[in-house]
Amino acid sequence: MDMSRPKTRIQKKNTLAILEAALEVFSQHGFRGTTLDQIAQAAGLSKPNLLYYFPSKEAIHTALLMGLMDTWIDPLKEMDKDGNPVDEIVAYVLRKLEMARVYPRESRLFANEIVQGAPHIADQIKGPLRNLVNDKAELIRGWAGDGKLAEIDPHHLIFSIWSTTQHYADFDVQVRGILQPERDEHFEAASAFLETFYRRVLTPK
Amino acid sequence: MDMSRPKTRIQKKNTLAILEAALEVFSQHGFRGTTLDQIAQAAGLSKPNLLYYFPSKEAIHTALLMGLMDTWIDPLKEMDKDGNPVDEIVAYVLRKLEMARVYPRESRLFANEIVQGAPHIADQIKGPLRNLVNDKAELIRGWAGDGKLAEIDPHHLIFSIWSTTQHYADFDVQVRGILQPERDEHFEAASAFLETFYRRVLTPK
DNA sequence: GTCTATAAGGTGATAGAC
DNA sequence: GTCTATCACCTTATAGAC
Repeated sequence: MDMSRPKTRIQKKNTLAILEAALEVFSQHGFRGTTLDQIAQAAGLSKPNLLYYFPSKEAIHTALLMGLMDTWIDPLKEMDKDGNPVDEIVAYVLRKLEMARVYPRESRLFANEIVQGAPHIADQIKGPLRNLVNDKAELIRGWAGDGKLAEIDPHHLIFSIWSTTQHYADFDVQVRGILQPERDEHFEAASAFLETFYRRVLTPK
Repeated sequence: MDMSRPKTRIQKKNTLAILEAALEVFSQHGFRGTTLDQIAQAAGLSKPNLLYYFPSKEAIHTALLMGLMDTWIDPLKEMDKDGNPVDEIVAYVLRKLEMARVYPRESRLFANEIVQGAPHIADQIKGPLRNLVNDKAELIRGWAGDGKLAEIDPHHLIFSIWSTTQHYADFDVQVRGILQPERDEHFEAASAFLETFYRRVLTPK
């Protein structure tokens, strides 16, 4: 029988606790700024025990990034070629903003990684992500060609959607420092803003 | 005579070399990911010599951030109330994109700082930056009220400009990983894209 | 002003008892 | 599976010669 992944209940529970704790700490302090002590404490385990479940600090970090990668790009996959073009893209914008609201730690984890040169996920970017974006870009180009969408560069449109939505998670302190009111009010206002914004840009004349 | 800031020629030269080296390293690896050895080597000095000019690693980092803060928000200051509203804002977008192209290290330095909670510049954000943004938001609100600009939330408009332009510096590896061609071609394409994009959003019906 | 040497403390990872 | 103890290394910062 395969002993390489025994996975008792307690192992599953601890593995999940470690990943949850690591997400919390890595997303706040980056890879180098995070210590195993911090993760261990947040997970309620001792440091050696942590390293019983993962062979190294880097292994925890990589497991996190890889495990979240799919979740992170799922909203783009859902863009439907059979839907109304403007509505499909606006819905994507709102899904992405919702991700930033509900999963700000995940957003910051990726932000930290990419700002510092994406050392661990360069292959994912140049492979699967690139292919997905190219597919959707082709779809958008087709919509624009059919006159169902304003003429627009699809790749840079997607970049603009990523940046405007993730901004509310990644630069949260700055947004709050300037706007002052409570957190979720920003997201309500951002939601209304971005919907109007993209509808105006995308609706053909 | 004041000995607190002697500033011989050699001191000025070395201080500048340190700040230049620190910008290079901090912007790539973040505060905790950077070592004094790396900065010293990049600056062509020994590590103790580094600490002869600055009392600590943190002092170098803070000096960098503070020294660049003004440069970083200057483009917004130049937005002119007497100009044509749409042109003024589009010109601001292009100035900001140009900053990202020419000063990507500065952009990433601030990105690292803010993603991790802006521990060193929270006061600058809540003070001078907030005031400047509020002033310009008032200006934009006035333009929209006069019908010279489409109705739009000024604060979120400014956030969208920051995020879409800085994206090309901060997430450069991702942009390049997806688009492939050479660096400056991205900026040319981004420039054309963002100009059309914002003109479409801002022009009143 | 600049260097070598080193102190002082933190950090990732391992050993080995239980 | 989990713990205590500890190693080996790295990193910031200082001491003191030149």
